[in-house]
Amino acid sequence: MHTYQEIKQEILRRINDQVWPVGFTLPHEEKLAEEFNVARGTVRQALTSLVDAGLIERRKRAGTRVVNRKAHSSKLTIPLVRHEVEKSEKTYSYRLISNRARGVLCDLTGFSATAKLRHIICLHLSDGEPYQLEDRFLNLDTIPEANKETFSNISPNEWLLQQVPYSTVKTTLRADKSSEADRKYLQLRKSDPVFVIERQTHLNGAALTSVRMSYPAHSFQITTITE
Amino acid sequence: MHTYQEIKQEILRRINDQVWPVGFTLPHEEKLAEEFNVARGTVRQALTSLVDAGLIERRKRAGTRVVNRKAHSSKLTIPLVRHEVEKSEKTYSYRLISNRARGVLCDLTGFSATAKLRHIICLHLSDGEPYQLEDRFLNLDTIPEANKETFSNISPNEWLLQQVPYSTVKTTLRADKSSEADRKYLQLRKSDPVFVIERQTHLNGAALTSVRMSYPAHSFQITTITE
DNA sequence: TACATTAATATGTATAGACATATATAAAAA
DNA sequence: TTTTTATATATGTCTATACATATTAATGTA
Repeated sequence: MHTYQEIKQEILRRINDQVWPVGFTLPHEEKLAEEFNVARGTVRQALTSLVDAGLIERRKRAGTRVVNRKAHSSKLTIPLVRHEVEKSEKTYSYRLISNRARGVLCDLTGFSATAKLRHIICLHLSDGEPYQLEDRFLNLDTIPEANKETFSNISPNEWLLQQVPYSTVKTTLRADKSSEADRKYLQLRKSDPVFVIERQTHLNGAALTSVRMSYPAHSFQITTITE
Repeated sequence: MHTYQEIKQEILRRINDQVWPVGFTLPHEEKLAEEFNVARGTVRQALTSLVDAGLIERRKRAGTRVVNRKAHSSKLTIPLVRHEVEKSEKTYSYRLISNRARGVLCDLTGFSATAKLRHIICLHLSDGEPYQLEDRFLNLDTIPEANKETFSNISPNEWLLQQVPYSTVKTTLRADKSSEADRKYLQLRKSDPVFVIERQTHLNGAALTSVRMSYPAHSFQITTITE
């Protein structure tokens, strides 16, 4: 037993083999350091990464306990549409449908009542087939540069990631019946459902953008693997 | 400037305000330690947590650079159905629909060809309304205890979380048209779509269980917030 | 010129010790 | 008894130092 990685693996093994069952309080750091014959800091490095993984929890004076994993959690990554398409060796293309200035329509977007907006609808295609419909509002108060961009060659999604930093993101995943626009641009029948990702992005409390991205259900899914 | 938390916040600010734009190589640890007047270890603690957050990346000799966030990523947590229901102050109930021994049906479940399985279908309800349909296979080679459990009072989902440790989880999220079983048990019309979560769980390489959980699209969504 | 070798450098890992902080438990006071 | 106060303890943070390791950049060689 030497490196913190090996110590981490050994602790993981003991949890998985239920040598240390759920609720069990582990020996404290000094004790573990002694057992593995390393410094306290090395044990801490192993334990800290197990906290991040959600396998144990620690409280001062109370010690370290094996957690009852009441929920599965994993890292969800939603890649840029273009990369998604190119990864499956298809040809990506993009089409702007509309780009209009707007006042605030309603309260659903999370913008203030006075905000000036730009409303953009566009389509992402894979080998010429409709792949994702993007319906986006941009807050011109926080992103005035957006007024100079036509978005005829670059999608607002990609433009934003290049130009605008963000601090917080709220993402919602849903299944839904297809809207009229979905059916028109994604070439769906009324019975075809869509997978919808909605996202609201802020920078230091100020709303930047709100977007609804819809995919034909039959050609889209999200997979995550947690180890 | 003192604690690693404060240092982390300051670095975050510089990235958000584009003082350190995407692609920028940060001063190295010693330099930062000098600037903030702390030890190198303290700077490292701040930087390490920013790596975990996906904002910077580091390579030996090459240094630390601000990452171009090509994708949004966030922590996705799928809670236990019962907790989900109880959180919205509804009454949770559970109904077993079927529980049968089975050989392997087909290759879609990720089990070996020789595995002996138990196939369980059950329904989770919220205030008496169908909420989630659970369709699960349990591998009796790895979870023999499952044969002794009737699952008439506890759902396999909850039983597993209590009894069986796991090491890797593969989760897939999809939108789908409702199947015949979905419509029957979730009381849906043919036009109503479902949100589907599929999950395969392993322990040290051995398959434990494979499950399809379907929700009426109109009453389910997943939201994550990343800061 | 192209390729292999070597050196320099920033991050990664480990050690040892000091002090801070939260909190469970025991002791004292009401 | 209940409540308050004190104390012990395990984790959390910080410092300072040494050496390991990956990788870029410089150097030497065919």
